[in-house]
Amino acid sequence: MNNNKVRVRFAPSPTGGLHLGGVRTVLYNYLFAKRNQGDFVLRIEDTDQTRFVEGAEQYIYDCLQWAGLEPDESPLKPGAFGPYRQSERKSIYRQYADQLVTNGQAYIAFDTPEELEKMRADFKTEQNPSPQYDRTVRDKMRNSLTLPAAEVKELLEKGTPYVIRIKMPDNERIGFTDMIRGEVEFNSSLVDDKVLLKADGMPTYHLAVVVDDYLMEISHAFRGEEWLPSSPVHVLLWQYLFGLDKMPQWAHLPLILGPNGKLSKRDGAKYGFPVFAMNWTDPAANELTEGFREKGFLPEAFINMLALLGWNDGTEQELFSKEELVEKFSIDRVHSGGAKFDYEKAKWFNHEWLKKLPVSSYAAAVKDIFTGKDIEISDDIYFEKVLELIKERCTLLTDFVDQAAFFFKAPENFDFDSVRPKWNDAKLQFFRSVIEKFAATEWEPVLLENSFKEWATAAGLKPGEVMMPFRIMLVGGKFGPHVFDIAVMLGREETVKRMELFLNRI
RNA sequence: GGCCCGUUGGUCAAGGGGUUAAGACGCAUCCCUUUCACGGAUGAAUCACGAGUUCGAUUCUCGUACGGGCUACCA
Repeated sequence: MNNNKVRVRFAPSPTGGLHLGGVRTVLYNYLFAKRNQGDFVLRIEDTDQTRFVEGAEQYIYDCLQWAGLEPDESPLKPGAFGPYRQSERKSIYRQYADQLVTNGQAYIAFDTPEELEKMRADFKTEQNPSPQYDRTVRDKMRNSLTLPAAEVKELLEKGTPYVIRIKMPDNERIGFTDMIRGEVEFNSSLVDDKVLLKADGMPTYHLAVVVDDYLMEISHAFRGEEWLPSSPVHVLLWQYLFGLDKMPQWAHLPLILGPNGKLSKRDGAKYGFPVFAMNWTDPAANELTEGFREKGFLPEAFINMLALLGWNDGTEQELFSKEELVEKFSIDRVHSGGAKFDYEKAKWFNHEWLKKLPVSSYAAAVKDIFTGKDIEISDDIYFEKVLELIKERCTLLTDFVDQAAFFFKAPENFDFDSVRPKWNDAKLQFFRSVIEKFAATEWEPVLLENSFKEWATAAGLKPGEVMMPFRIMLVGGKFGPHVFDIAVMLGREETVKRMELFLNRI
């Protein structure tokens, strides 16, 4: 067993989209692994057939690929520790469950779902609204602890469905050191006898995570804070099965909160921001949850934003590339408190990355968006020049459409309302003369601007009075880069064409 | 209800006995620009509360409150 190599794992269950908290867990796993020249292992938890969603596994993989967080080992790229789907490892888990039963650390329980329900109803009181299957009730149930050995044997031979439950010891202190929270301790009496192996022979998370982490030689495990309460079960399992000295180091990450408590996919629809990495359509409900990618986020910004939601390097730096994050990430600077997701700040990150990255790195993605809006891009060189010119005024990739559509087709509507109040014959004559003069003017922004202003002054107009109309002729509205830059980009012919179109319609 | 985790401006957060309590997002005002942005400047706004320890607590301790998680043959 290689005890020196860092191996971390992320284990999603293919039950739907991949939300912010999930991606951040992947990210921290990834950063920690790479920081320590280790492996990032992706395992799939597909043992719950009732919740498994077709296509979700591929979706998870696509999200990670988009975000640039591809695992070193996964069902799609197996390493030496496969298989990586729990359903394909089914036969492995049973022997460990049996071993626990043999050693008296777990037991067989025959209780039907109805009997469990009845138990919960019977024991329910105001003080204890949700009774657990624990040491106080297990000797009242139908299991190998209460039934005579002969009857247990008979039931098993008859093929009676059963589960294997861990037998939590009485009143023991069970603790471990969390990389983020320090010492965490629980009283074993307060933890219930969790099911380890289900009636269908599949393991629950509790058994699978311990067995897989051992067999896959995982050295460090990052997971959400919601796992903290069941950690004593896992510690015990490690103690019983493989020895505490082999147990990975754990870090329980804080949750990502929405505007009202924990972040849910409903928040996305409610507040108008994405919560999943990529678009996800629930096949059952046929319900679309929007993703960051489709909303127009760059993967660089997405990763950066997520990394800073619960971690910082202690300096004032906020913009980190993935490589810098790998270099600087440290688990001891991860917060223990939950962080509320702020969409405005997320957009700011995207804006910064849009400015920072060369347009060539995202031109293809923007081109797809244009194509989707029925604007054909034929000249890629021209397209990238346009993007370069307007990238500072865009926040999301989708903003490029509104900001740049006029570079590719003449405005359908002119903002006449902004021009007409001060429009007069002198201006009309001025622009007609400009069209003529343009024919003999060198087509370069500075010269164009100087000439234009001179002509205005000569015509008895203030340059400022005619700049706005000129802009609206070319753009259609009051926005965009410097108007002479636009004119040069459009070319002499197109510029004149748009001026004439405007003058004919005002 | 029980158990566990958490709490510095609206949000992300630095700071870990003495500070004018950083910085960023957002917001406001101004400058730049006769567009919109970018950029620059300025401003409003914070240590949940109560005890204790101390010459001195945002910082340490204990309570309280609040928020969150778990309490499934789900992960």
